[in-house]
Amino acid sequence: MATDDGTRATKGRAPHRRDENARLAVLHATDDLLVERSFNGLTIEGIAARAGVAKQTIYRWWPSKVDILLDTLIEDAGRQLPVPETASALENTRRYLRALARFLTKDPAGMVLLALIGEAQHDPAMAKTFHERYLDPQRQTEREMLQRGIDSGEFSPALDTEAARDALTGPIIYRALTGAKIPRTFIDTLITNTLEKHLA
Amino acid sequence: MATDDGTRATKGRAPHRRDENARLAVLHATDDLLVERSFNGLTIEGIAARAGVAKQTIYRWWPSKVDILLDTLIEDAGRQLPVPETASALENTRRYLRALARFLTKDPAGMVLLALIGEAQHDPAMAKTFHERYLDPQRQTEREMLQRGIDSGEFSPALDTEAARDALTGPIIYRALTGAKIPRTFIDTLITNTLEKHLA
Amino acid sequence: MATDDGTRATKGRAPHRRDENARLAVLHATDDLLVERSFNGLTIEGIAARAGVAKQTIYRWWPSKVDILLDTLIEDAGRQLPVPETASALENTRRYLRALARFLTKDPAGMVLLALIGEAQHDPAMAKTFHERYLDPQRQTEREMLQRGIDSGEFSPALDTEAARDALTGPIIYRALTGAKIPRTFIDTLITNTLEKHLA
Amino acid sequence: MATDDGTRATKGRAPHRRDENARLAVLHATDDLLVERSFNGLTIEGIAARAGVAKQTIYRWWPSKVDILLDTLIEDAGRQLPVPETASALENTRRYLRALARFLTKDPAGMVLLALIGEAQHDPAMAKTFHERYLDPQRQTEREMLQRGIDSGEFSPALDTEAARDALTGPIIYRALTGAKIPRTFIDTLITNTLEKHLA
DNA sequence: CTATAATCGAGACGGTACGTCTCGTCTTTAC
DNA sequence: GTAAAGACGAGACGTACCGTCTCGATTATAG
Repeated sequence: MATDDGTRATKGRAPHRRDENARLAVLHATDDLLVERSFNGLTIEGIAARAGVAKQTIYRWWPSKVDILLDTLIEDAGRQLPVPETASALENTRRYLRALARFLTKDPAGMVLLALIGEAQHDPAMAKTFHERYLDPQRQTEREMLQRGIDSGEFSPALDTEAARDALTGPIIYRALTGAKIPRTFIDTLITNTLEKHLA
Repeated sequence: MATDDGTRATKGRAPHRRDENARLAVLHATDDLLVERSFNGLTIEGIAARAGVAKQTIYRWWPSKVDILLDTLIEDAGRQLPVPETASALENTRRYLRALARFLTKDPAGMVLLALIGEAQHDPAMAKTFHERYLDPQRQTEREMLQRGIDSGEFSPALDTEAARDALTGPIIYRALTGAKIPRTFIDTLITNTLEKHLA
Repeated sequence: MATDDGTRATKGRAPHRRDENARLAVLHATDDLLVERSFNGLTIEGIAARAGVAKQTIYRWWPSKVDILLDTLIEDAGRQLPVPETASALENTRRYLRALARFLTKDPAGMVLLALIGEAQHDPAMAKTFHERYLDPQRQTEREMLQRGIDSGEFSPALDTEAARDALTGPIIYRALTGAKIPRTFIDTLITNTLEKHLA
Repeated sequence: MATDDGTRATKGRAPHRRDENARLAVLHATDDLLVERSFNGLTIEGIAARAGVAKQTIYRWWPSKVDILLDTLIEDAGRQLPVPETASALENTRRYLRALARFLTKDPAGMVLLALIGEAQHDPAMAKTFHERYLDPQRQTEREMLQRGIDSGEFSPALDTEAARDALTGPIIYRALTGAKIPRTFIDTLITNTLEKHLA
């Protein structure tokens, strides 16, 4: 509300260019339909109808339905999945993994992430975009989270952050992909096994 | 019961004569096309054309392309991914995880598994079948591998086989899903971290 | 009745070759289905199912569904549509045309004839067979009916039997084809207009 | 109303823009293919391919191939088969019947009419549409042609126009349906027999 | 009194066309 | 120059029948 964030929020009516209302209607319709009908039931025509928007308006701004989902994911993940920086590295990691588990199993945006991981298996070109726009930056963020622990002396420099990141997030994401529960103790055990020997 | 030769099945009365050549042609064509064109480029019409088979012949025996892939996966995974039983439980596990990594990154059938995990994110009904026909039995097999270590006294009874299985396979599968390398040291570290404290 | 007509009539049980029960079951099933579902709804598979007969058994004896219909038509038309020979040529003609109108509008076999006339418009090869096996002999029979009137002196030798035949049967068949009623007076007027000036 | 240029149609409000080129391409392709391959060899896929049009474009505007043929028939019959009004009623009738015979035996659109009469025998629902859209109006037009002769005093009021129409057109159409020749003398005889006694 | 040969029910098979769905492009009209 | 509307070419979907082809099993004659 306060300082008007870049896009200008179309107060009253759009000035002349891209219709912000249409953009939001598309993103919300996509989210809703993904939850209701799953990825395979999600079609551009369905999104257009639900959003009350012409198909061409979607194609003007997004190359495919995957790109719409990527946009919602990046917006939502940035908001729902920040890396905590307030406590110790160990505790930050624990909090982050718990948030990740919650995000994947409870948040509709988590379903978007799972769907995109799925689609990456089906389309190599899409996989490339997905890596560039989401997976690689996300991985980098997570490695930095661990790296900060090394830098502060909390973790041993011998810790392989790349390997540790996958040892920690891999089981959580795999459980989400297979619809399995992810209890706190499961996360705690992962952290203990992966990080305890590197604690100073 | 007694002399039961190879084919079995047709005891007493012919099950009305499915063409084994057609069945194999479809499975092989599907495998080939998945590698060549990816899951999204895989069509029933394409499979039929490549296999030299009528579309209806496919629909007669498989409800969808996913079911064809499941059949090839189950056949190939059974062959390529046996649980070793010759060495210690620890060593068997190591060998199994290495075979899994190789299967996922090198074997065409590993690509089938990744594609099916992907599709399970897009279609809940398919996910159910996939769990029943592949994931659940596979998970059970893997848990039994660890359980035999407990039974023989090699692992502590405190080992949670369900959690350990996911801590071991989760990172490997996640790396395969994201196209990352899976070096031996990565696997060895997983095993060490997950199992060492439960070694007798 | 008397001297056993060639086929031998399968008393008790077929002697060795063609199964007369199957033949009749096919003919009856075809007739029934034509009435129930119309020509376009008539399929070899449907006939086989209704007759309780294998598809191959039909193909063994008839090249197509049209040939089955031709068989039933020839059998039924011969029975239902004899040329009367008992009265004067004029009266015989009147009776024949009335029987023709009744056959076409009331008898299921009349529907077979209309269907075959229809199919002849759709398939030139079929039209040829149809002419050879039904239309030409039938036309010949009808011309002979008129010719007998000339021979006996009842009609003038100037009567063009070919043209008269079509002037008489054409309107009746056309009305049947268009589902129109064919009252007696319509037939009587046709006869009067076509034949009266050639009456001796 | 005033300056109305060639295309007209879109007055006031666009009827939402059907592609006239596509429409004509379909009608012509259908005509051509009917002549080349007969009704049974005519397929929607074949028409689409020949017309260079997507199958869906055909289905958007026509429910079936029969409806395409009806459209071509109505357009062509209106053009090729006008009721002459310049001479006496008797002469107009003669000219009309000659044009009808020529239309049925020489004009490709005549083949369309024969095919549709044929198809009406195979499909009751189609027969209904065919009557409503072509046969009934056509019959009405032909009766009016005769009625004008009565009105002008050329024909006796006792003339049954319905019966006379069928007595005249029935034999011509029947001959066309059976592939027979239709010489002028045949038509002249029909006219003489049917109408002479009603001439004033 | 076998065997041989043809028929029969059953139904899988390679095909073709069906009518539907959704894609991504395009064109028109209105604001 | 963006937007709603929607026709268009393209092509895969899953279904219905086509006509051909085994596969046992049945059964009357011919050896």
